[in-house]
Amino acid sequence: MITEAIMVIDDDQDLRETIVEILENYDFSVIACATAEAALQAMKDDIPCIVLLDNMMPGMGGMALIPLLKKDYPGIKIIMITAFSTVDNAVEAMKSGADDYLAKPFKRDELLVAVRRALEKLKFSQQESEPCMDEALASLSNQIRRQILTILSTKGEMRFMDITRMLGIQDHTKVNFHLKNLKSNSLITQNREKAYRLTSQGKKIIDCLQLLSKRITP
Amino acid sequence: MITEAIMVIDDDQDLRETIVEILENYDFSVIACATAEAALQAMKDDIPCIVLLDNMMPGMGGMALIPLLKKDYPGIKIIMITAFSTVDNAVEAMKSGADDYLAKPFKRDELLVAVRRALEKLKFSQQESEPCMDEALASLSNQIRRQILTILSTKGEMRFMDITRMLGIQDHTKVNFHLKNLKSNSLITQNREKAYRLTSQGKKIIDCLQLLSKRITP
DNA sequence: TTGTCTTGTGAATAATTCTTCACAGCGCAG
DNA sequence: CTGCGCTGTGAAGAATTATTCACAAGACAA
Repeated sequence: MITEAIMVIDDDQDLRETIVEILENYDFSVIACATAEAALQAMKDDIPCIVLLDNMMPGMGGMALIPLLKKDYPGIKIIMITAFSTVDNAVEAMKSGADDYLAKPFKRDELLVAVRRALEKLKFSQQESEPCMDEALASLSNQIRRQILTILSTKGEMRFMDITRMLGIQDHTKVNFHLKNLKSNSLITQNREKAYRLTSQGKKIIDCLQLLSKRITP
Repeated sequence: MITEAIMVIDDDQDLRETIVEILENYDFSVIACATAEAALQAMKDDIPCIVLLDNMMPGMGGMALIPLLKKDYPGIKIIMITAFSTVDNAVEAMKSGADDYLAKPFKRDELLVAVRRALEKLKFSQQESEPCMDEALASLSNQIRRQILTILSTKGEMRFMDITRMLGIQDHTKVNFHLKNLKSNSLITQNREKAYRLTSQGKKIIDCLQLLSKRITP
């Protein structure tokens, strides 16, 4: 389950607890883990949105954890905590997917700035969580499919070959390919007699499309 | 210049004039030509939306004219007029791009039905004449580009590497590819200091996109 | 001057999308 | 029963789009 929690992964108990305390004082929900292994285990239940991650840890280090996290939880923003003497490691962590880093020792404000920056990035990454939008917009980028939606919007219902003929396309299998796309994206459906019609989602889409067309047509 | 005229191409003067008379009685604007060659010449000035075309004509016949018309004027709807004994030619004409056919001798109503059918198809083909829409929707089908539009909508202006970092993308050339697409489709522009911002068109697009997102998100 | 960062460029490569092909099964009319 | 039209299927091939790579030029600081 994806949560809004911030996960702190650091074997240094003092530092870990300090970070937890600061973040909780600012009303962030915090999960604390002493090892990378414990963190991976905890993520099976609750997936944080931000991970604060120390580089030097026994067992699996922070550097090794980053690719695992990015692979399994691509939405997580990762802030690497690094000692001043290992800044080159921080650069390398950035290259392998960390989103930001904090050099020890850091001030409370630096921590809060980094967290807020990560939250800001998360805000724009929310677009990634809209499979409906992705599919709808991918469907709409094709002209034949837009024409089909328009036809069905006007006519209400229509059968396969009628649509094909109205589109003026000779190769019916081409139309079938596009109808299948629209159907699998739930923009159109068929009744018992196989006539195609718009779904309610399809209707919303074509409405917005026509509104958009009016707005941007010179 | 694209017009709303119907062009009649037939070497048979009686038939040609009959068709012209019928169509003009129904308030259609008609251009009459006796040969394919004359028709091609006339189209340099006024491009009709529908062509009624006889198959058997001296010089270039109807069958040879179809591919030329479809290539140079893809939006034109072509109705092939064919004698009853050459229906197989009509089928072949359909295969090479004619949109409909009329078998001689035809009644006035048959002619009108065919013309209205072609006008109906034209109505749905109007979508083909919206390059702005095509490009905008193609741009929107890509997630990175949508994220860029959202970022600029919120922030107003932003420079290249700031956008790249906010997107959390390491490879700046990838972002450059997408920025170029948005720029060439006039959704974004740059000021003198190279900061990117939305065009007015881009603003309209992102508004509609957010409206659409609200409507179809479950 | 060198090194680094910013902001690109164009081409090769990879991935995705679209079109075409060859076929299939069903229903209906002759 | 055969032939034709309708409505598909899946895979191969073609086209388009996206990503990566190698590089470039300019600006700025040390």
